[in-house]
Amino acid sequence: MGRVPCCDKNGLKKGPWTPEEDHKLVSFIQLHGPGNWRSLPKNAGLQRCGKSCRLRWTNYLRPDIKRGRFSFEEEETIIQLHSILGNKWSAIAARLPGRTDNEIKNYWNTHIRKRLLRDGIDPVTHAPRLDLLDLSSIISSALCNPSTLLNLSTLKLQENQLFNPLLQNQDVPALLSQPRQFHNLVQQVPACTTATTSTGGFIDQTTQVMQAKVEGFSSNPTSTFNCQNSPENFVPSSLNESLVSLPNFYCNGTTTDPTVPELGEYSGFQSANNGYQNFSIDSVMSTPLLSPDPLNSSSTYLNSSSTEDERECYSSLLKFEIPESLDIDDFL
DNA sequence: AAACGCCGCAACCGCCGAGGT
DNA sequence: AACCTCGGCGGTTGCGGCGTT
Repeated sequence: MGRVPCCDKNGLKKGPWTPEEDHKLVSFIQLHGPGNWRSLPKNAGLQRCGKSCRLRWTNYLRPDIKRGRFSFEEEETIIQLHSILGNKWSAIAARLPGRTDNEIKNYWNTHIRKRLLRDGIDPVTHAPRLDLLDLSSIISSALCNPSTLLNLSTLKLQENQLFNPLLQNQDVPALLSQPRQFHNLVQQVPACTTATTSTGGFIDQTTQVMQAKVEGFSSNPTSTFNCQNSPENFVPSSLNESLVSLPNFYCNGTTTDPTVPELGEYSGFQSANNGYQNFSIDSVMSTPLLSPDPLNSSSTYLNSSSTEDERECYSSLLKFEIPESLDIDDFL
């Protein structure tokens, strides 16, 4: 037996609330308190469904709602909490007195998300967007040139070497307890760029691309790859299939804020001893054309100041390991 | 001044899970 | 176990305001 709808749609009003309706709802709740939303509209003389009444009350009429623009501190808090909680708007709202989950969600989607994208930060992972790490082109290049496949297989990523020493010395929960510091840290992350690759062969391309990424990572305390040596951790069964998308900034299992739930509650967190977060390749693959900063759309990845030694060093840092059992057809 | 498009926000929809009966 | 209510979520829509042409 199917579930009955929350209300009878027939004859019930929809759309914007009138002041009279608001008054009826507020008056009724002031007298009887909220609750039993199903019967409330009938008892209050409203031609609305209970769900609509509940939303109107919780999102607009509740007396403790703070209206108006979000302050800079509130915005920082939202970003910080979102990096911990993900899209758990109600949990975020619970830590922002006077703000509702719907309001925060709208504000996130219309302001913060755009701002983060503009700053070159993936609003899902809170990591710098690695738009330029065009893995699909790298892989397809390798597939078109089987002689390079062997070279690709020798590439490995040693994630902890990519870490900015800044973060290695950071107590992340302590960092998060200082929103401004956290924010400044995030702001240090350079925007990702688009690039053209040279025609000098796959390894040269890869080296350049990877080098640019390393340059980005070198100042990036927030993320790195987690390409561990198993196909399920790195190689998707389909290029369009996302890996685990981790929305969070850090991976420690606890925070200094007792109001913040244990991070282990959220599946996206890594264990504390990893000291790094997973990186969503999906976020990279899905936003290749959204590089927000035209200033960074330089035609090359190569840093003019980098030396051959540095390039060699970077190449050795970036190692992908593709298991022998990998079926190339999976990529096709 | 009118038309148009974009943007922000309130509100809705469909679904799900928790908890109570 | 089945059903029901409620609250929460992500995604989406509709509309008013505003800027541009």
